[in-house]
Parts: sequence; C-alpha cells; structure tokens
Amino acid sequence: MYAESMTQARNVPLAGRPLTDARASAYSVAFAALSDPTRLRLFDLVRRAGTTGVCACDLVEPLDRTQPTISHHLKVLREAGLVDSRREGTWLWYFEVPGCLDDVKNFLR
Amino acid sequence: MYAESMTQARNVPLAGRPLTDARASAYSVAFAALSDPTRLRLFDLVRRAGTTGVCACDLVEPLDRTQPTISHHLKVLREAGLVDSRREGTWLWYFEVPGCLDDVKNFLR
DNA sequence: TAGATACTTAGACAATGGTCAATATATCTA
DNA sequence: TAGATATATTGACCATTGTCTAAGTATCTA
Repeated sequence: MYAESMTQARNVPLAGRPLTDARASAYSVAFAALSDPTRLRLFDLVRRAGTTGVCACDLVEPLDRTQPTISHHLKVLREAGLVDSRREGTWLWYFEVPGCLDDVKNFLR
Repeated sequence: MYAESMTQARNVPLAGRPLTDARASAYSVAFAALSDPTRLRLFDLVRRAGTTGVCACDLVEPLDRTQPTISHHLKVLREAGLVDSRREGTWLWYFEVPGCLDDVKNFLR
C-alpha cells in the first residue's frame, strides 16, 4: 500500500491538528456541490433571492439548461444542505439555508 | 431547449448582479479541487506546513494512499492554483499559494 | 374529474475522476 | 557512471456525474 521506498521523513511540524477524515468528507460534500459552474450560478441566484427565495420556474431560462437538469442540480444543492424549498401551490420557492457555509468558511480561514 | 411550458415568471428581484459564467467556471475549479476528501486533507496538511512547506514524501503515509495517487492529487491542487512546490535535491516541498482562496472566500461571504 | 401548469423521476449516454500497478524521470552520491 | 531515493507519468478499471428525452407525480381550477 505505502511506497516502501520512502524511508526518511522530513519531520517538519504541522500547525494544529490535521483535518480528520470525517470532517474532510463532510466539507467535501459542500465543495462538490459548488464544483459545477451551472450549479454554482444556480446557488448564486438562490442566494441573491434572500429569505423570500426564488421560484424554481425562474431558474431555468437564465441558466440555459433544461428544466429536469435544473431540478437535478437543485436536488444536489438541497442534499448538500445548501438550499431548501417551500411549496406554494404548484410552485416551489428555493432559498439558501442560513449558515449553511459557516463550517467551510471557517475551514478556509 | 427551454421548458416551453413555463409561461409566467414570478419576477422576484435579485440582489446585485448574478455570477457570470466565466467567474462561475473559475470558482468551480477551486471548489472541484477541494471536493474530494483525500485531496482536501492533503491541502489541509500542506496549509498547516506554512511557508516552509511540507516534503511530498511526508504526505503519503498519513493519507493512506499510494505515492502515485498523492502525486496525482498534488498535481490537481497545483493546476487549480492552490499549491506550488520548490525543489530541494530529490525532494519537493509543497506549500500553499498565498491568497489562493481570496476570490472564493469573497464569493462565499 | 379533466385539463393545465410546475416539478420530479427514470433511464441512457458520454465524459470525468479516483485509484492502482508498472514504468519513467530526476537528482544525488559513491 | 551506476545505484539509490524521490517524484511523475502511463494506462487501465470502475464509479460518478452532467445532460438530455420521456414519462410520472403533484397541485390547482373550471
């Protein structure tokens, strides 16, 4: 498994405790949700709609993708905990989950 | 291309200007680089090594991956502009590129 | 209850990505 | 210049993903 040829560590001390695998997996879910340009623009549009949110029907045209594709991306964002939705009749209003990025923002500092 | 069935926009105003496709593509490169748990832990280790950096040979064992896999991940991080390296004999010292995440941090605010 | 509108799910397909073993390259030293 | 060590590249494999079309579900209204 390991590269057996590497015998001597350089032994430079690291600051603080390294990221655990569990936390890395959690953060990577958020980063993965933002790793596609279309989905990133989608998230940006939802964020800019504030607490009111934005109707899903208003997210299709500006992103130049089919409606099922937008629906798929919204599902990815929701499952990553970045957005949520509220139903109003046949419409769904999507809004950013407050504080959803606090952990990763803290990590990036 | 568009969903022809959606006729009536909800017309809720958005705050500021939406993210352009060019900026979204640029940011998504950084997010994609951080979207894998192993690579995220790798980046974390490099960051904690400060300006001195960390020898690549010290990154294989803690991440429980083969040397070629670590080398591959370091290449992804470098091509995303997050890390760089300096050679010292047969060793390569990897370090974080200063300010590499300023743009995305600004976006996340 | 039938039609219209909004949205989701299913299935397919091509492209991307994480991982490994094997091999190649680079650098130092004896 | 030959051997040892550190790192990179190649090529393969399988899983994941972004996208589409087609079809299904949900909600309202007449």
